[in-house]
Order: sequence, then C-alpha cells, then structure tokens
Amino acid sequence: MGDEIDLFRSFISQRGLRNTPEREEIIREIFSTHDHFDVDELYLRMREKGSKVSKASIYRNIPLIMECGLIKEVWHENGHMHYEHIYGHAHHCHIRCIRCGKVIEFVEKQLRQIEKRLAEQYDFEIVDHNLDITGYCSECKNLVRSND
Amino acid sequence: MGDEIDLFRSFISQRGLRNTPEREEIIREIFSTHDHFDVDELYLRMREKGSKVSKASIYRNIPLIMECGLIKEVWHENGHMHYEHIYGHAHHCHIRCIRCGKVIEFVEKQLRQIEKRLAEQYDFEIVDHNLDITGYCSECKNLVRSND
DNA sequence: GTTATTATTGAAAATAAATTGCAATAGGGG
DNA sequence: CCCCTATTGCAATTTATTTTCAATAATAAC
Repeated sequence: MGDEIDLFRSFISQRGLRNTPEREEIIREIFSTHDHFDVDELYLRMREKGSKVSKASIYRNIPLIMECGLIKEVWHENGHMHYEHIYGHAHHCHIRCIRCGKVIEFVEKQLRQIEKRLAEQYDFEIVDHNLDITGYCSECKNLVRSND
Repeated sequence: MGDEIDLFRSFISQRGLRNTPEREEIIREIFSTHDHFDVDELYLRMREKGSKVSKASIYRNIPLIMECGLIKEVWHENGHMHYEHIYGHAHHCHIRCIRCGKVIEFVEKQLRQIEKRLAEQYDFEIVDHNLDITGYCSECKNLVRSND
C-alpha cells in the first residue's frame, strides 16, 4: 500500500515531469477500492470526500497513470471508457453479464502460453492481452429465456 | 454472398420491423470488404459511391445489425467504436500493433474450451468472447527499442 | 531560502461521437 | 390502393473528452 504512489513518483521524475497533490489524490482514490471505475464515477467519489480536483485533471492524468502501468482501460460501455488498477493485482480477465453488468474476474494461466505462441508465430512483442467474455449470469440467463 | 441480406430480411420481419433500401445499402457496404470499420469510414465509403444514406441512419441501424448477428463491436480506439462483420467468418480474435495499428486475425480453438470451463465454473451462459492482444509488430518493435 | 522557468491546474470553451426531435416519406399489411 | 406508423434526413442536443488560457505552484539553479 502506498507503493503505487512511490512508483508514480519515480515515473514522474524519470520523465522530467512534476508531481502534484492532485495527481496523488487521483491515484489514492483509484486504489482506495478494488472496483473498476470510470472518470465520472471517480470524480464524484473524490468530490464527496471533499476533493477539489477538476474533471479535466482526471482526464489529463489518466493517460499518464496508464503509461506508468498503474491502471489500464478495460472496456467501453455506455458511451465511455472503464478502467481498472492493475498494479498489485495478478493479471486477470473478465466475464461480464450483458444484462445486469455483473463482472467476474478470473485468472487463466493458459492465456500466457497462447500469447507466447502467437508472439512467435506473428513476430510480435506482446504488451498485454485482454480476454473479455460476455454472456448472461446465473440470475439473468433465466430472465432472458422467459422473454421468448 | 447476399446471404447476409437474406438473414437480415428474416430478422427484420420476425421483429415486425420494416426493411428499407437504406438498411440493405449499409449491410452491402459493410460486407463489400473484409476490413474492420467505423461509422465515419463506412459513411464516407458510401458517400463516395453515391449513396445518400445519412450518418444518423448508420448510427441507428448498427445496433440492429449487431442484434441480427451480422457484425459486432471489436474495439474502441481514437475516440470511437470499431466494428467487424462476423457473419460468414470463423470466430477469430486479434493481435494489434499499438504503434502502427496493424491488425492480425487468428483462430484459437483452445479459447472455446476455456470459455466452456468458465461458463460452468461461474454458471454463465456465454454469448461471446473477445481476446484482444496488443503489442508491437515486427516492424515497430525495433523502432520502439531505439527510442530508449 | 529566493528566484526563474515552465509544467500543471481549474474553469470555460471547443470538439467529436452518438442520440434524439421532428416533419416528410414510404414500407407493407389489410 | 389506403392507412398506419416505422424509418429517414436534417438539425439540434447530449455526453465524453480535449483544449485554451490565465493563474498557480513544483522544481532546478542560485
């Protein structure tokens, strides 16, 4: 805990940028819960806690926090991007219910092998993979059937 | 070829909707190339060929064409959604170069098994999966290294 | 510590994607 | 052929994201 701030600080100075309380506030808030987030949600959460950081600053800093490897984009839904923090979490993928939005995270070791095989086959240097599985969760799958 | 139009027609009538030349034009244009597409690109392609279909109609019909199973969203990039036609193509996933944008499609049979296992484990009825692998292609990976 | 330089900020304006209102048009069942 | 209403084009709107700009403040140099 707090590691993400240290990591960010060294990233910032390596880049010759400046650290600010706003940046650290944003990162602290992102890492204060386990959940996925979007910009608006994050902004409102911060406001509720009395933060004065503007939405523009959140938008401006997200690319930086991504480059630093603390967060990444996970999916685009309802017209805007959703993110998750990846630092300190095992690499995982998601199963999402397309009716109620429930998200389940899972770790799948085989993907690393698949990735490796494809990297060789196509001569790519792979940075990341994202397996996004969609369907109906245990509760929703029955509701959908009964609509027929 | 043309099958996608037939499929769409029966989908439309099953739903009690109306078919229109605009809808068929859109579908024909989508299936006229193998490539992925976005709304603006598709609109311009159609315009160039003399089509009078409005961008609003494209936006309005894309959800319908998706529900029908002819196309799907593949990724969100540069601020807008990108699609591909899936009807008539084996289910595949993508490796994308995050520098030059090159896209390689690949078929990975193991994913079906992984999907099946996860479906049981989490009691989901799975609709689709999307494995999006990102990295640097053979040409770009060297360029990136030389920037250090 | 003080100063100078310039990156960063908040607020507002601008842009861009996607959606919607509305009047005109046109499928397609009867 | 007629009627009903789904669909269309256009323009206006909404929403996400980016950018402008003047004020502020972080850091490096002294």
